[in-house]
Amino acid sequence: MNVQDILSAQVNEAVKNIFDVDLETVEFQPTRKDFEGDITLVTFPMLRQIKTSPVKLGEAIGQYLVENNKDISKFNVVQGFLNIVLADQFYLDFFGSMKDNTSFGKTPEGEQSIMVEYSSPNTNKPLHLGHVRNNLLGYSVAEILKASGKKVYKTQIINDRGIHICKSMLAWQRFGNDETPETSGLKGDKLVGNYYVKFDKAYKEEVSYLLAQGKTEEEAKAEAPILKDAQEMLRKWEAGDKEVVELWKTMNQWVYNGFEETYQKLGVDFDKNYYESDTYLLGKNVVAEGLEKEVFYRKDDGSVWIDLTADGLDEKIVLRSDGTAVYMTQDIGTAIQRVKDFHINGMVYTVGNEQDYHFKVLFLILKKLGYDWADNLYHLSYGMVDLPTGKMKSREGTVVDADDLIDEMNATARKISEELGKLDGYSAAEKDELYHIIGLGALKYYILKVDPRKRILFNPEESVDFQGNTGPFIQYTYARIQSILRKAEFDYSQPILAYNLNDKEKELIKQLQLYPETILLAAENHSPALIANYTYELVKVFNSFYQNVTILGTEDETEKKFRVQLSKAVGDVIKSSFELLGIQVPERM
RNA sequence: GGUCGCGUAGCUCAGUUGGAUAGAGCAUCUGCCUUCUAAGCAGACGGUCAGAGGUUCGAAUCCUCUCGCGAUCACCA
Repeated sequence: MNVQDILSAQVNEAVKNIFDVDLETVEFQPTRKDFEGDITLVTFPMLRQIKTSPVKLGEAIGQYLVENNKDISKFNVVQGFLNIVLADQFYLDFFGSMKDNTSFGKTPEGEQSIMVEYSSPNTNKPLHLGHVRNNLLGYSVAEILKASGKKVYKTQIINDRGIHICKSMLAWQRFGNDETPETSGLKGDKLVGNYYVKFDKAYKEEVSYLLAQGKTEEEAKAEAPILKDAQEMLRKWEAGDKEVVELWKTMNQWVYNGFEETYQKLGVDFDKNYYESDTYLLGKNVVAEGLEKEVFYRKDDGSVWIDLTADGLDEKIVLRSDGTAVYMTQDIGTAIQRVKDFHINGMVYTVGNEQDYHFKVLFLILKKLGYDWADNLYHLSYGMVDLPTGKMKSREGTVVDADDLIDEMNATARKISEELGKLDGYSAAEKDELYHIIGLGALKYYILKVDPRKRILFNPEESVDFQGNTGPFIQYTYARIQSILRKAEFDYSQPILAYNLNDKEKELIKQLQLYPETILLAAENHSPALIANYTYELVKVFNSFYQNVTILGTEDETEKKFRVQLSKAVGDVIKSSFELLGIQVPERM
């Protein structure tokens, strides 16, 4: 039971005793900085039930609380706000209970299990900044859900089939001269991506040739021979043509190797990969079931639809007239398959907001089909990452490549670190590792601190900041704390039972208290941004403490021990919260 | 056109049960390295919370309308 619940009960009691009224609501909020107090009772809403002035009511309740609760040392009333001051002992007790708790803030794993899907790339081109946002969000939300007591499985569905990969394959056959990642020294995904661009170039040339021949644009685009060949290749693939399937396997493997390298650099991972080549036929039997249950209906041409106009949506196709599956069919089938595979009660889909409509429809269909877990599906919908020049487009080469971006961040971290020159005694390898931690920390924090729903405008010219509300700022604070702990060569483990807290210390403990509820809130909202902002607040308060209060230099032994303990606890929470964001923290920087 | 999302300081963003004088960082300007790491601290400057109505003791927050930006409404995925 937290303070608020206890106080709430006591306020009810007070009002019952003094005014003989049963309160409907008791509202608290943190006390504003300009007033003395820790927690504030808002008395306005009570005035509906109690006919008196807000000030008199506040005074009466305050008086009662001070007399009946040992944790409350004093109070003051400003207008309708009863500011309550909690005793130092209350904070010391809390601090004593959390300081050595290595899983402070986290909820033990319970019954609920959930699958988080993220990344889900196509295999015809390398990962770019948009995927980076997706990966960071998905990974972090998975970690946050774990910390809130869920069993979590991370997955990606790899879009390994379709016309797009055939385009790369065809271009490689035509123009590749048997180039491989080994012979070219190129990362596999980059190599395959190059051929996707080459296909597009050749295709455009053919289209303009056909246009010059007098074809309409529509005709030219549909009739370009190279496109026809790619479509033919897809047909062969679907028919299981040996040669095509071999090439497909080879080139996809190059891409997977390349992706794996990028994932490793990014520090994300998956418990299970689903491949579209395995799942694209799933869902057709569900369509048959849905037809029986009359959730779906068949049109004259044989195509199958669902009518969602009563739900404010449109009619949506779930099976083509030729009996083949569409995107929706596949997603229905895959969802059901995953529940079978992992016995999960819910799923989170990390997919851009351009697919809001698709997921709204998908979830609704699954609900109409009668799956009880359909209520626990969540589309983690995030805004696009745009460049100052507009949208990123792979085919036009206006993308920020994930690998390049990571390298640039590392280089910036290196440059700043070298200028500051604080790393005496570190080997070259240790330094490189540190630059990666800092560079990636800057990038991850930059992306995760903003509300997922918002679009991000990324300007490659202006590099990501390393000062202020940034990853490195928080990492730096962590490193400072570790430096103090290294220097504190005495036993500071004994709990401090009595101590007079100063303002900075008290503020720090208050901020530590917020960590558990912040995790729960972040999990509920699927928002790493809440964790990022919480950590930033904590770090700001600590830096103010650090700069204004002597820690190791103080004479008083109790004071010294307490301050070291407090610093350590803050460091532990920084590390813990940054783990939820997938960001590492350095011992020095 | 229908639907969904967004609009807060010059820029990037917080502001989640409606609460007190709307907060940070960057940028600009002042101070602070002889004491635990200055990627820091202390401070100044900066606001029509897109606009207009409404609900309420009280609205950046809830409702309605308007404007702006984006997405989406494919037998593509």
